[in-house]
Amino acid sequence: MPTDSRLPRVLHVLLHLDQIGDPVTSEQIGQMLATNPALVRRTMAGLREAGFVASTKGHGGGWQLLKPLEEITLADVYAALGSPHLFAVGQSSDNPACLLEQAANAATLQALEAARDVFQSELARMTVAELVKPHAETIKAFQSNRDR
Amino acid sequence: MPTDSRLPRVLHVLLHLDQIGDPVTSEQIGQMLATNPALVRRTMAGLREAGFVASTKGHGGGWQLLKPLEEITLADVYAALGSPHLFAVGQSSDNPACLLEQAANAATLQALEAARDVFQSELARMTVAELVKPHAETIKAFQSNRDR
DNA sequence: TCTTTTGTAACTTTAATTGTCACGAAACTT
DNA sequence: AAGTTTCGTGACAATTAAAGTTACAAAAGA
Repeated sequence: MPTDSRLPRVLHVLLHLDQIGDPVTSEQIGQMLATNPALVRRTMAGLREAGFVASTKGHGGGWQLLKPLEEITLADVYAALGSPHLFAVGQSSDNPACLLEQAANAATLQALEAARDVFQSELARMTVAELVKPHAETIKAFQSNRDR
Repeated sequence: MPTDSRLPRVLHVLLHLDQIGDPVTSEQIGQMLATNPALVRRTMAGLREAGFVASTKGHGGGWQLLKPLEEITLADVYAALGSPHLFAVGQSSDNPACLLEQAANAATLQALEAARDVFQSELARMTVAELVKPHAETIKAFQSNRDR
């Protein structure tokens, strides 16, 4: 299956929405993400349900930020996407009869759960607003260059 | 794609090989894993290259442990499988031009790398021999029941 | 020589996301 | 009121890597 790229994609979109302010159409977002409007709507639906963005129809409509990026953690975004399945690796089978297989599964699961916990807590440590901080200088340089 | 279950599967097999001692054919292992011999051979190939097991052809042949399970960590097994791709989640695209997309990708990657590091270190903390310890009583009870 | 067993190549199946198309519904414009 | 824009959603094909399957050559024991 194609790799699930919804998390970085919607983060990217949220940053643009914040920068633009005005409503942005799914068509425009589709160009940012190099994909088509229908996929954008599907992917953004969770963010709307979570109350992070609003979508309006008709002329001048599109997607808009409802909540400041300072108040949204990456974990919130991941949850809004429905907490997509994180791992390509999993157990051999559920409820195996063989005790040795149970032990092998349990050990695998333990490592996966530890990894998932760290993934989630890493996401929780950062708001979407903070996301650009490590890149702030590069972005500022680019913008002053552009505005010149 | 079907979930990658090679790690728990080969752990399961190593435990059986240790318990049995004699060579076990791919056919027999296939029955343990509810799959077919060709897949067993493909999956076990990495363990052979790593020197953990040996495979012998002809009558009485099959797969045998070469190294004590006390000397093989789960991380060693994972590496012997070729360190399969761990995540179903990934970045939006490699080398995006957009700086905001770069920032979104970097934040995602940071969380994924932290998770991968924990996964690997969890695997490194345990040998295959230790794997059964949490289940030792259940297994002992089953065996004495069986031998009675 | 015959049988067992591995090694490997080639191909199909599987699963979940991405990508695409279509069309109804809502909201703005004139 | 009519027309245009835009979202919402359903349906289906494309993608990708592992699992599953088949076939056969090669090695080794009987």
